[in-house]
Amino acid sequence: MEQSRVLKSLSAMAHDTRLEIVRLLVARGDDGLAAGAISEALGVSASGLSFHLSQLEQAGLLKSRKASRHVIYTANRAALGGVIAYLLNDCCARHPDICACTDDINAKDRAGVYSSPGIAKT
Amino acid sequence: MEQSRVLKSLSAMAHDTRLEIVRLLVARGDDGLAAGAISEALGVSASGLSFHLSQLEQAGLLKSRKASRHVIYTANRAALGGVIAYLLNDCCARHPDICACTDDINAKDRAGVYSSPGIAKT
DNA sequence: TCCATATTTCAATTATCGGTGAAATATTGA
DNA sequence: TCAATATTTCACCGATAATTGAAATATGGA
Repeated sequence: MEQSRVLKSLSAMAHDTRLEIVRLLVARGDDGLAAGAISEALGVSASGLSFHLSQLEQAGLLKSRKASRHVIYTANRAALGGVIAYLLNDCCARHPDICACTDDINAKDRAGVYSSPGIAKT
Repeated sequence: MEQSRVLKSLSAMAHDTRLEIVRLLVARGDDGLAAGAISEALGVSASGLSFHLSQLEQAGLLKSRKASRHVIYTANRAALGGVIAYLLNDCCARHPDICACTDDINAKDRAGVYSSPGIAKT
């Protein structure tokens, strides 16, 4: 992934509401969630949410599809993985002390806010 | 790592010059680099660089130490690793298709701009 | 001490971002 | 078609971020 795209993705994720959107949609898997449901889940106005969704979609982190009168958003996991891989490989020069990726070193901080229906939890 | 700190870090990294600073300093390892040398390497003004360095330092991504009349900046690899771990574990809910961390999947895109004196390349 | 070097701070300007509410654009069902 | 629902677009405004150049601070060497 080229740096300009990584920068767009980092800018998109560097916002409270938008990072929550990503968290929520990753948890939902390919089922995704309609804009209205996201709006309700996160307590943000429809127009405000639309702005943030478009930022994330323009960065390539989300995909959307229409289903009847709803617009279903899903996380683009490949893009998210690309950003993380960039940070690990390109930015961090593969320093082993940075790459703590297989160990769940943040488990103690995690609250587990979102449920993940249809997605197996290890 | 708590989300507010992750957000600060993402904001700090979501800028062309600042991401370059991080890349450069990670490559330099614990030797780090003086502000003037960074300024010259990246072609940014001293005052502009100072602004960006302070953003990164406030986010916890850099450390600095004084050495004679120089100020040496180094990357805080633990903080960087914390951000990556957050994205992998908390944000991405450990979806295995996101976690491509051990494979160097971006190798083909990487230019290898910076040298890493004193740091073994695997 | 005096000067050159290294870095930061400050003030001013411009650009971009984020929030709000009204209006516009679909889409469905009665 | 009409009304209700779902979402986006738009214009506006205030807040924050980035850039620039000048001035201030600190350090080391002649």
